[in-house]
Amino acid sequence: MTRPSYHHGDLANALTAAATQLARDGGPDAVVLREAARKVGVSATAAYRHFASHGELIHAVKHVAADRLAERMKIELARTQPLPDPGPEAVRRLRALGNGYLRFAVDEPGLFRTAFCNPAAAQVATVEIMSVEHALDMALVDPFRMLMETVEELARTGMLAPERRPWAEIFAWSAVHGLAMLLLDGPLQACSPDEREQVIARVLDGVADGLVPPSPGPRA
Amino acid sequence: MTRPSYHHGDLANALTAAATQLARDGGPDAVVLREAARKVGVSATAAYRHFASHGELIHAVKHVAADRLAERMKIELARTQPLPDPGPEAVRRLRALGNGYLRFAVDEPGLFRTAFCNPAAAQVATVEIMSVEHALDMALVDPFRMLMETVEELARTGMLAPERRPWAEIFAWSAVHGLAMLLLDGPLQACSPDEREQVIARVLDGVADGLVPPSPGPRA
DNA sequence: GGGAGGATGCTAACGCTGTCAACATCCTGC
DNA sequence: GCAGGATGTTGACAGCGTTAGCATCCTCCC
Repeated sequence: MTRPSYHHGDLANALTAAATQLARDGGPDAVVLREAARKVGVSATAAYRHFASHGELIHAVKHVAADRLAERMKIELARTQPLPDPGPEAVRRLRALGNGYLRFAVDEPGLFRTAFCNPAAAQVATVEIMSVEHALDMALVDPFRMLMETVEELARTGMLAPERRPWAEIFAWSAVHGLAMLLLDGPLQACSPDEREQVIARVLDGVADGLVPPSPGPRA
Repeated sequence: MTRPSYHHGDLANALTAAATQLARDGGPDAVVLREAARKVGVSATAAYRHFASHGELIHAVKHVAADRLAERMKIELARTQPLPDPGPEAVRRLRALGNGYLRFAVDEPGLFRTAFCNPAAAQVATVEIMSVEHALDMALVDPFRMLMETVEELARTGMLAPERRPWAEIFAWSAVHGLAMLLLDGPLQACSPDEREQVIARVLDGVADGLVPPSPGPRA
């Protein structure tokens, strides 16, 4: 990676890309500024012309990771046929989003972990009280919006009863995110692929049942 | 913290305690071996007589954190009155466990994060395929056992239908653990205490509904 | 066209970390 | 009472994030 001129021309992006690769391979802790600079063929301090700190570099990677997560969710959304009835269609979409989320976590554990890491935990001294919307860190705004819209649709079609509406997105997100964590860093690390499929299906069932009361009789 | 004799006498425990305090204040990343040694009043390398590596020190803290989590869950279990009927009693217990789990996460974020961190992510080169039981890392075995027993009880009393039994613990754990993560590192960081109570209650409701189909009619 | 000056890169250095090797001290069992 | 293992110390190394000061290049304005 030798560059012809003294100036790189696109260092910020190149560093972000290199750092993203590091995150892919080893999660957020593997994102080391000097290594990224080395990969790009530039001195470590050159990075400081484009990122104020190590934390900012990680934050850039976090953005990339969150975008890829959103892409994966979109792909899963399009992978199965829409249903004619809006109610079941909303349920299908919710499942698809959860599926995409979990597939991304399993396929790209390093990026997934980075998307949810807390860069500069003690750096930003005084965390201002802000709305949940703003606290979303912007990076994860796309995946969250997709979830919001689907839950909203679920409520609009009547599948999600009004008394269950409050915090319904958070419940769904919690279950799916928690499973991802347990699969990646927790007690489910050593699951066989087969077991993984089962537990993913079970949790998505549980989410659906927690939002849409199951009809009487045995489930499909 | 001056000690009378050349030998400390209980360095391993002292280091673990100091490291635990660091974890309390700043999470797993704040557990730095040299700082723990400094606090105890001992040279950094003395730690290596008791811990093979930084990772092992963190692992010790992880154990402590997991134990405190289990304690908190037990406390919450005893905080409300048992119900006469075994079915509702099992449901009460499940809720209490989730509540304790989440309170601990909120009250001791540093320890909670440490309990679920992945020390020496790349250290243990070849992760042998092992049972879920063994993958549990032992540290978290107590909280998991409590959950298992309660879900088992739920099944025994018939509250949890047989077709919903498989992976039911994991579903419950996922939802609660995911919420903890979202509250600590995720988009719910900036929740007001009031909102936090609401969302905790909602997720516990969702877990219950995902396991025990709600009876028809409006919920309490 | 040719400087002025900002943008971008470099080297050197600081303090911090985990870790190792070699040495010092203490305690315990024969 | 002493040999040897257990435990603690000093010194050093490489790697990290970060800063200061210097070098190079590009752009824009006269």
